[in-house]
Amino acid sequence: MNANKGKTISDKGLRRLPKILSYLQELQQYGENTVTCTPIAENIGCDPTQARKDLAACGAVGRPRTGYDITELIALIETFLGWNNMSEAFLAGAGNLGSALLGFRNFREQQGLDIVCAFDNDPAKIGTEIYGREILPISKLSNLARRMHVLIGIIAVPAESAQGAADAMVAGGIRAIWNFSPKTLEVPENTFVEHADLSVSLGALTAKLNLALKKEEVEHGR
Amino acid sequence: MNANKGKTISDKGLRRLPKILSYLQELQQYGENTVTCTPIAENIGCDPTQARKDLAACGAVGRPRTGYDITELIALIETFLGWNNMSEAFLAGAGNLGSALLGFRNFREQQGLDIVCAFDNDPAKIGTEIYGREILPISKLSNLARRMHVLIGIIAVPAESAQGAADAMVAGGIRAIWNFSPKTLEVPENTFVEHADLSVSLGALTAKLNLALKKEEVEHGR
DNA sequence: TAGATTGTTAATCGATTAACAATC
DNA sequence: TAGATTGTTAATCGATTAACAATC
Repeated sequence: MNANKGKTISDKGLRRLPKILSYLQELQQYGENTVTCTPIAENIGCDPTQARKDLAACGAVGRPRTGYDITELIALIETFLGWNNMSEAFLAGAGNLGSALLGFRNFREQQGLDIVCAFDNDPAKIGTEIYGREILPISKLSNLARRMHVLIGIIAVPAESAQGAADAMVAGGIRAIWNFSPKTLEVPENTFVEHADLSVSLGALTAKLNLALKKEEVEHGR
Repeated sequence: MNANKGKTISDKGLRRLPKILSYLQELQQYGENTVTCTPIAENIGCDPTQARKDLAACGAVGRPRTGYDITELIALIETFLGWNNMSEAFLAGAGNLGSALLGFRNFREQQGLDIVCAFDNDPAKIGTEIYGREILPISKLSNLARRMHVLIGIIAVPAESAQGAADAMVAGGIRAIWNFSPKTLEVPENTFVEHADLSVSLGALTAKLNLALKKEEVEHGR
C-alpha cells in the first residue's frame, strides 16, 4: 500500500526535491521521456546516489539502464510535496513582500497554494484590495482560519508584529507557518515553521563574497 | 592582526549568524548590555556550544560568568557578513518580486545592500521608474556592471531567462548572485550563487505538513 | 573563594559518498 | 550477452553535541 515504507528523507533532501522537480519539468518541455540520476545530480549539484535516495523517498522506482519515467517522477514528487491538490493559505502583512506574494500566480499553478485572505493592522490598508483580495484586520484571522479550516499561514509583517501574527495563526488552527520576518517564532510542537527570512539567505551570500574578496586582497599584492 | 585565525564556519553556521544578529538587536533595544550563549541558542534553536563556535568564527571573545558584549558582538557579526559597509547591487527582473525587492528600505539600512540599477527585457517596463530606479534593458547590464564595479547581482526573472541574466552578470564581473528563480545556474568557480528560490522553502514546509497530516490520519481513526 | 560561563578537545551523530550486487 | 544504471549496504566525512579544564 505504501510505496516508500522505511524510506526517510532529511530536511536538506526535502529542499533538493523542488530543484529536481524544476529540472524534470524543463526536461519534459524538451520532450524527454526518461532520465537517469547522473544528469539530475549534475544539474542540482549533488551526488547521483543522493538524488537516487531522494527519489526513492518519494516512492520512485527506476529501471536499470533506462532510469526513471519523467512524468511519473514529476507526479510522485508533487504528491510528496503536497503540491498536487490545492491548499488554502492566509497571509499576514500586506506590505511590499506580502503584496508581491499575493501577485504570484505561480503559487496557485505550480505549488497548489491559494492565498485566500490577506490581513494587516494598518487602518489605511484594511478594506482595500490587492490583486483581488480584500485586506482584513489581523483580529479576524483566528476565527476565519478556524472556520475555513486553513492550515497554512504566511507571515510578512515586521519583526515586532511577527510573534503576534504567529499566535493568531496557531490559535486559528494553522499548522504550517511560512515566516518571512527575521524573528524566530515560538510555536507549539505540532506546528511547522519555515523561516524564509531573506536576510539569512543574503547573509550567507555576502559573507562568502566578503571572505573571498579579503582572501584575494591578501593573495594579490598588498 | 586577524582575530579569528584558524576558526572556520560551515554554510549552516553562516545562516545562523543573521538570526543571532536579529536577536541581539532585539536585546539591545530592551537595554541589555551583555548576553551569554544559552539564551542565544535557545532563541535561534541550536546548541549553546554551536552558538559559541559561530561567534568565535566572527572573532568574538567572551568573558566567563559575564558572556559577550552585545554592541561588540553586533559589530563583529555585521563586519563578518559584510553588512557594515554599503555594497551596490544590480537587479535583473522587475516583476512582482523584483519590484518588492526594490521597495525594501531595509536592505540598505540593515544589510548595507543598495540596489542601484534594475534591468528587464519587457519593452513595456524599460524606461519606467520603480521606487525611483529607472528600468534599463538587460543588454546594458554587463557594461554598466563593469564600469560601476558592481559585484552583487539579484536574479528575479522567470526560469527561462535566468541563465541568460546570470551570464550577463558574470560577463560584467559580478561575483555573487542572489538567485530567486527556480533554475539552478551555471557559473564559473569564483562566482557565488545563493539559490533563494521561494518554492524550495515552501516545498520543505508543505512536505512536512503533508507527512504529518497523513500520519495523523492513520493514527486517529480515519 | 565558589560558581557560572567561556574556549576547546573528544565523542557522537547524521548525512554524504563509495562500493557492489541485482537487473533490465 | 554485455554493460549501464538501479537499489542498498558499508565507509567516510563533517557537523553537532558532550565533556572538561581555564578563567573571570
